[in-house]
Amino acid sequence: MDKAYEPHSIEQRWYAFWEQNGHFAASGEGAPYCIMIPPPNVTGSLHMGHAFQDTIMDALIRYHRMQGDNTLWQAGTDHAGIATQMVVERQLLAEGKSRHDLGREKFIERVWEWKGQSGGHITRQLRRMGASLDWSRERFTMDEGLSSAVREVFVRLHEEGLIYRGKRLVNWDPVLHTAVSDLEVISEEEQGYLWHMRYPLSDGSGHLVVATTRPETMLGDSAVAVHPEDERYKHLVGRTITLPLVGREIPIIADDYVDPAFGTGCVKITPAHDFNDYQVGLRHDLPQINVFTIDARINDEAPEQYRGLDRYEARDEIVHDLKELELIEKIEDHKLMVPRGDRSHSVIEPFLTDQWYVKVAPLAAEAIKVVEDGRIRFVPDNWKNTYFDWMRKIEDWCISRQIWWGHRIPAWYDEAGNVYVGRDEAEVRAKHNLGDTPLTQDEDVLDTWFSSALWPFSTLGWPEQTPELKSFYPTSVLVTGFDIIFFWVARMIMMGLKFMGDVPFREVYIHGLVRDAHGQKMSKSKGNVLDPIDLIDGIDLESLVQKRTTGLMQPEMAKKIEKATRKEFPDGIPAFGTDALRFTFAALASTGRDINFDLGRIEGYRNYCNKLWNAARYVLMNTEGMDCGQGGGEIEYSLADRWIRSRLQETVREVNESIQGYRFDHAAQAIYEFTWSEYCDWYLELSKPVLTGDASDAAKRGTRQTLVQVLETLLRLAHPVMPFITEEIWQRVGPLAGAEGDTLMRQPYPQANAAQVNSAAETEMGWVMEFIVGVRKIRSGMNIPPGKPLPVLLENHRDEDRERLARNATFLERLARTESITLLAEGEESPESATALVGEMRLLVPMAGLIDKAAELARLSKEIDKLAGEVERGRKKLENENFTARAPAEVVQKERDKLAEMEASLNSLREQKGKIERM
RNA sequence: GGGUGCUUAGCUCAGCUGGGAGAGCGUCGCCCUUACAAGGCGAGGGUCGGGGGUUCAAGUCCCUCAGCACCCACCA
Repeated sequence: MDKAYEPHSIEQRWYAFWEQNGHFAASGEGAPYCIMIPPPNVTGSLHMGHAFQDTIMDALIRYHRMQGDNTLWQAGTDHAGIATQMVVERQLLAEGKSRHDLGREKFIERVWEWKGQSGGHITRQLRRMGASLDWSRERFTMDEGLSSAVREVFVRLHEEGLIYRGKRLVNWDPVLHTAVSDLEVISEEEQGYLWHMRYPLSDGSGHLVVATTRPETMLGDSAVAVHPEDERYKHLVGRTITLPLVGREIPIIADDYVDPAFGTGCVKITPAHDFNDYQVGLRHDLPQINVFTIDARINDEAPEQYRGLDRYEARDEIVHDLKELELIEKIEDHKLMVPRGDRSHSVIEPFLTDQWYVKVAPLAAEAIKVVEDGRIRFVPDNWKNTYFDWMRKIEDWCISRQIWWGHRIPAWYDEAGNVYVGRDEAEVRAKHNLGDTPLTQDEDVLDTWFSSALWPFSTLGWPEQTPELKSFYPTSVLVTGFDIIFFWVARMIMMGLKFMGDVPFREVYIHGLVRDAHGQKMSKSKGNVLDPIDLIDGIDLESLVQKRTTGLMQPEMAKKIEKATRKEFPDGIPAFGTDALRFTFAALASTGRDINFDLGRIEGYRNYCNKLWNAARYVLMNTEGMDCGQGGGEIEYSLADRWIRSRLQETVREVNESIQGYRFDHAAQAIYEFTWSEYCDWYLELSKPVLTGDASDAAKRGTRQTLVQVLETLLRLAHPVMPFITEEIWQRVGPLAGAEGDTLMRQPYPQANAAQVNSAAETEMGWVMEFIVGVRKIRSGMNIPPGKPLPVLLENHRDEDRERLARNATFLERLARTESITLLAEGEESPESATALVGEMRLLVPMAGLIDKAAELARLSKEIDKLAGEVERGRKKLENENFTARAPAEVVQKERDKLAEMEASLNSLREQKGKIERM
């Protein structure tokens, strides 16, 4: 093995090996365990959120696979309608063309081309992450099978009346020229104005003042509303005003919707351009007057002078014209929520169009029930409240999009405009006896999330009743971010229940967002994005700056971003390797919280990989080609052997428990702690005196066997989190430990074995450690070089201490670097010494020539003060009768034991201090 | 306007059903001891956001205030 850990040289080799040997496929044996990958955009690339999420899923999948479950991680990608179409349109724009120049068919061809060209990118990146997805089953939301599932669901829902077409007010994106769902609209507070406009009464007897944030919509006003109880206006209800600039006579109506306290208490009602007004309009049977084109320009319904103007130009004109007519009473500053499209970021316009809808209420009712009764469990649990809140007030889902890339709606129209829904045109003709009547298919496509909602069963072959569907549905757990609970999770639950009659997954693990080191959201515009692949492979500063400053929406930010980047990464980013990255994600993955990704953390875990690597080198150095007890032969285990085996069991138990509870941070912590602080810091050191000393063959065999077996178990234990380094090492360590098979990823996952827990060994080892640490502290406190052997005297020892000393002398001599260890008889004079306690035994290092008396006194005083404080606290507690009477007996007893122990130590230290002072 | 989460060492965070404040990184000191300087050994550092309550006992439970973050919502 190389002296230093080089992730680059091992990772891709092992991935290829696993994939080529079919190790990612479900075994077909054992209890089914299945995770559906949230399909990434087919033409996208991997970001930190993916990397985090995929690490968690892969850890779960590898864990269950090793547990012997029939494990499937379903691979696939999403066509991402609007997002992908936008990318291709941007490419066309660069060629000076629009999609309309190409026409629908050519444009779609072009998107498929782009998919073919870039579609493998993200799946290659997933491979770099070590994700053990079953690629042989990879699906795409627009492949033939999934498309037919989409049509099937559409037709069946339509037959049941759960899909309908209707003219309604929708969220319209005037840049993308498509409707979007409520969820795709992001409202942000922006500074605006409140215009107070005078609307003259038709009879010339005066005017009303209406307040609005959108004066241009007045062209479509069809009423003015006041509150029915509003004394100021009650008498005007039923009369009319004449709409300025337009001349239309419109009624004054009374409606509860109006808040008399806001503005003037009079509201202009524009049913075709405002969601509230739309409802008011329905209640009062008002005309819906649409004054916009699909570009949000003024259409021909409006007076001639405004036609063709953009909505904001029209606003200026109208305000100007009203001012001329002295119809603007005042203009106030006003903060308002502006709705913007999440993709185009353009201001969304409520717009009257024909669209397709899913009637969700009946589906939602079932979907609420399964979470209420625990058939689906959210982790962490509190996310179910978010889910309920949304589901209980859910509105119908607008599923049609006026774009080209996606599943075309399976509906056809005859020349009279009648609509027929069916799986294909032939079916429609046959079913409705249409003969040769010319039919045209609906131009719209479905919302991308419509096909995503079917993902848990469509990927398994539905509507065919496949064996996969039978084995793996319902799937085990869904791992996803909170941001798509509504978009995706809720809809999968509804569709799964509807078409499979069962939940799509039993648990939903919701993870947090990956932020930068300072808790800022990563975004291109902030220039703080980290690319997981750069963390794996490393990137030099110039390339990183280049990457962060090209393609910015606001190029003026480039300077600032460059400066910040140069400051934060003066040497670029070193290559940390996939395992370190994965370990970092696992270690940061505490209960659903956002995680701040700190380079210090990944560096620490890269160091951990190196530590493991070197530990393995040491083990191999001392075991390869040697007798590790594989062939039988007498075996004797040292205290250290028994101790590390015992500690390993505790670690195994903890890791299993943690993974089962989705506490990857605890699992990572336990693995890290065991490897570094126990196996490396203590056990490997303790193995040295056995292996290099004059221990018996049986003892050497015992230690070699323990070195190898514990390491092999540790590799299996850590494999789900760090698959590459563990596989690389296991290939050499596995055989020494008697393991069979060509890969670690198919080995059994360690299970805790209570029989190997050895509390006697742990206690005695505790004594040994106390002894060694005691000497080290004296050494460090007195500035004695680590290499200098020290004489040690022991005072106030009991039988047990003497026995332990005899059994473990070689360990103590080596690790404490003693020159000699001498037992002092009771009452025997001891020289001036520095002291440490091992239980009640005093460990003395004579000062002669070594130790500064003042320093030792200071050291003792400090320790005495600390201990005295604790003793005082313990005493007070025990003197409190309320405590002794009311606290559980065991707690009180524990407190008493503790106090006694501390008092003994305190006395011992004081005695020693006195002795030194007297000398 | 509703709702959720967070506030613990200089930084990033653990701390499960209430019973002796922890880790990593950073800092300081001593060491190139033949697995590892991406390392070893040791040290320092916190009135657990403020206030109140329950309890023998509160970082942990309850109330309240403050700050931060996010989600939802039709006040023109």
